[in-house]
Amino acid sequence: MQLSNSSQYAIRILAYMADQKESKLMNATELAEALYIPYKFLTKIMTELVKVGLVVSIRGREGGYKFEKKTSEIMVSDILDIFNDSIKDDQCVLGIGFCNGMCKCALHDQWMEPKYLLQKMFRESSLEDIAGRGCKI
Amino acid sequence: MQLSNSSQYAIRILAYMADQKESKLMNATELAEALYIPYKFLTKIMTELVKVGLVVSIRGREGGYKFEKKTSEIMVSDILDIFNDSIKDDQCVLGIGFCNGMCKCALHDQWMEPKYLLQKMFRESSLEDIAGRGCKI
DNA sequence: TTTAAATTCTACCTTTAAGTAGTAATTGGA
DNA sequence: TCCAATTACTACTTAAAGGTAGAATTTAAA
Repeated sequence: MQLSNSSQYAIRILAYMADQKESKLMNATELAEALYIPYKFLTKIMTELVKVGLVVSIRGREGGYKFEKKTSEIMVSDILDIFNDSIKDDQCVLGIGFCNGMCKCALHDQWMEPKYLLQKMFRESSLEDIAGRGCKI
Repeated sequence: MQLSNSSQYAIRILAYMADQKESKLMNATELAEALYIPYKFLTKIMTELVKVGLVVSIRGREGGYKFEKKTSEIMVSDILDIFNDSIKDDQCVLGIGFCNGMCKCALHDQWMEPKYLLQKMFRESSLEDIAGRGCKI
């Protein structure tokens, strides 16, 4: 049970960018080298982040990426949404359609609290909150 | 972020078996029909459960599957272990190797509590605990 | 104006999860 | 003994995730 590579990479990329000087334009080559993410895969992910409006790209020489919004306004859950990796309110832990009080699976009751805390972590952690925390990038 | 199909299926199968009369031998056909799991995929999963010693199989006519241990002694985490789906103590939520207090990722602090509750749910829920709960099987 | 550095696009390849097919082996009952 | 019902084994196919290649496009600097 873990996040997809795309989600993990995207969070790491954006947390790293958030930890740099605000004005600085970051390009794909330095991001890939700093974070040990395959260059081509990284550019694919960056294009997604641009499409969805989290970052803007400047093309051409001296180009790169920078945030479109303030890092305090980008939540980890916004990133997970892009890759269909976030946890829905009625997501059944056993994969039997949708789960709620009326129509529940065998693990439903036990799942409620961990699910809530996962959602809370994803929804309440902004890039500002997590940037620069931790020694691993 | 969710469990693999194999894990979800295996939990549902075993919870369903645990909800039957103890003596009853269950065969693959009835399990597949009751749980809407593809027959061939189910038999593949059952063979894993037999190999790992959670259930025993009786081959031949009138054969089927039954538990090898008491349902109170089989934890959900035992099932997840088979499919490499359980959450390790030092599992990094961002996938950067191993994570602990000394060497942590940007989300490490926020991850601690949900991780603990997920592990607790999986490790402390036995088949006996979850059998017959919920209206969905 | 040319060039080099950058992103973007399209298409492909590789690996893993998910699922299927067919046959062999086993075994109780008629 | 034979048959039908059962699990087990081997191999294959399909779908999705993960990753790669190459060319097109854009743009600032020389």
